[in-house]
Amino acid sequence: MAALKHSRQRDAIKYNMKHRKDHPTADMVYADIRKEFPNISLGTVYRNLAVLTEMGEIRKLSFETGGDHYDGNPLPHNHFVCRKCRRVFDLEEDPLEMDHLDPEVLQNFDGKVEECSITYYGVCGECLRENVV
Amino acid sequence: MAALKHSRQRDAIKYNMKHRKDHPTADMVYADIRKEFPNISLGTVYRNLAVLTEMGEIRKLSFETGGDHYDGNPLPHNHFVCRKCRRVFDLEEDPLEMDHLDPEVLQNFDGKVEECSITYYGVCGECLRENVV
DNA sequence: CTTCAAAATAGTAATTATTACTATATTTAT
DNA sequence: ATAAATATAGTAATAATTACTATTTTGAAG
Repeated sequence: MAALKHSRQRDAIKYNMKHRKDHPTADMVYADIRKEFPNISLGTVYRNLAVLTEMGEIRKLSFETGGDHYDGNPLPHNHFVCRKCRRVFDLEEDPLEMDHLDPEVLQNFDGKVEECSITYYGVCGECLRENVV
Repeated sequence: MAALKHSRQRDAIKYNMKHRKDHPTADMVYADIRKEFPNISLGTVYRNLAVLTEMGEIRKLSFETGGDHYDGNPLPHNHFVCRKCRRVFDLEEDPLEMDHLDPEVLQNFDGKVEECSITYYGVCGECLRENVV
């Protein structure tokens, strides 16, 4: 089953994801990686983001913002989504631990709950200041 | 600014959304509404789901499941996403109230936090039983 | 160090989800 | 009943993502 081989492209994508604090979409990563690999294809970026997600190295995030975002930190944690600029930020807050959740709710739920996270919505500081409306 | 006029199609879409407990995608609503309006167009469904969302009658939800989902309950509340069948369920749990959140975290955050919700991930009861793997 | 099969890539085409466009039909205030 | 505004069906276009394919890269074994 798919013995993974190295590739300079995948290494660069992983390095990029691990060394940035934002939550880029695939084409934001593409734009960055092109500086080093000018003719990398967007499909390669998508494929490797999927591979890295599958490996648990990064995490894929979806919000009501159009395309998917990727997060260099694969551990469950909480996010803030700006409804103006649509950027995603980490919130400096301890992630919700499963055992902090209401055990009665979880026990009553018909299914296996594996993890959870909080998403905050609002307007980020930059947009608050720029958009004086 | 766009004085809203009635339309049988929008009424039907709203009624459908208000009388179902699941969290359908646009084409699931489309499939339902076609029974009553056999040649309604998918664009009309999308447009009216957007209008109803804009009006605050329903809510749009996004997860790592492909297309967007819509929720007949516009109030913030928590969801469970099944990673097998990709369906979205309500969790019978009080929504997180903003004033229950760590005030220090919120005060340190540079931006205006307006609302939040918890998303749970796992496998729903039906998939647990069907998929004996 | 060569060989070679497996895996990865670039480039392109295809698919899916969603939005935009347009001519016609519906709605509603007058 | 009329007419302007809005909505619709049907279609075309766009955006995001995935699939396909011929070629290149990788890495294990000789």
